[in-house]
Amino acid sequence: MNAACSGPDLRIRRTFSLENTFDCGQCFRFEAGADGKWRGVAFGRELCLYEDAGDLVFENVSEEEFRLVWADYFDLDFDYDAFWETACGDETLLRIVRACAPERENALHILRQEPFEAICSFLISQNNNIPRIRRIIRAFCENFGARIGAGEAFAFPAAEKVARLSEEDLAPLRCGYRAKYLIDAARKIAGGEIVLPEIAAMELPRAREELRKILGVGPKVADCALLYGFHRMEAFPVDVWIRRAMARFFPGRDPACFGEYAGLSQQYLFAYARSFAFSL
DNA sequence: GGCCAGGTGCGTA
DNA sequence: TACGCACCTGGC
Repeated sequence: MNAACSGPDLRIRRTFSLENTFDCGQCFRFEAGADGKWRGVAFGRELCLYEDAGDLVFENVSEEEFRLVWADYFDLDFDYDAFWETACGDETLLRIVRACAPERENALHILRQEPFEAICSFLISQNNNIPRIRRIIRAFCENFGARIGAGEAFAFPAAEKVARLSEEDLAPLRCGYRAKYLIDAARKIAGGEIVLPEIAAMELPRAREELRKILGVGPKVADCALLYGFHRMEAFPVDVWIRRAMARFFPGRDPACFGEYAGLSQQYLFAYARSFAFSL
């Protein structure tokens, strides 16, 4: 992807780490180039950004675009310091967080992604590996998403568009049995059977139940969608890595022990578990 | 060739 | 309710 990296840049003080945020498995559409800059697409907009000493530089982004789109996407208004205080109450959790983020400006942020994109991304993620998940999502966008400007970047496909497709139409994605899951999700959302804004306002158990009406959405995908697509910090997706890490570092303890920041704790735990996979 | 990869649906007891 | 197993595909 060649983001148009010209024009005015926007610079803010860095309060989180791009690598920790993009590489902890919550997002599949941003990648770092050889130049160390991260490029990707969200909300139908292409973005190129990078860390520069203590700053974060958004290339070719106006203050208005930053305020309307990116400040929200990168969750800049959430009180991450409060999580830090909570983590300090648990020696093991604090050790895990510090291994990933020794200083607060290396914090991992939970992105506020579009709900439909989050649902589809984690439907695709099941029984799959990250390079292939990225490849399938890229093909999904290139085949059925709107082209952004005159470039080579594509928005995530709209549910209304996907709802009109058949499993055969999705064959180029090579996503196997997951194709029918994507179509089922799109049809239930576009048809009004599942109303995303209502899910955002529901109690967590009810929201989970609602998402699980979609074929292929089980406990793991439902919690991923809630955490990454609805910013429900108390959601706690349990996959094989987390299961292993919980058994090893928090034996006999329940995800509920992480309280209102369970999802954020899970992200650090995931990052830690993967970087120390050899010892699990 | 068989197994695995950030799970889930379905059939069986 | 609680298992076991198949599932598309690609990489090793």
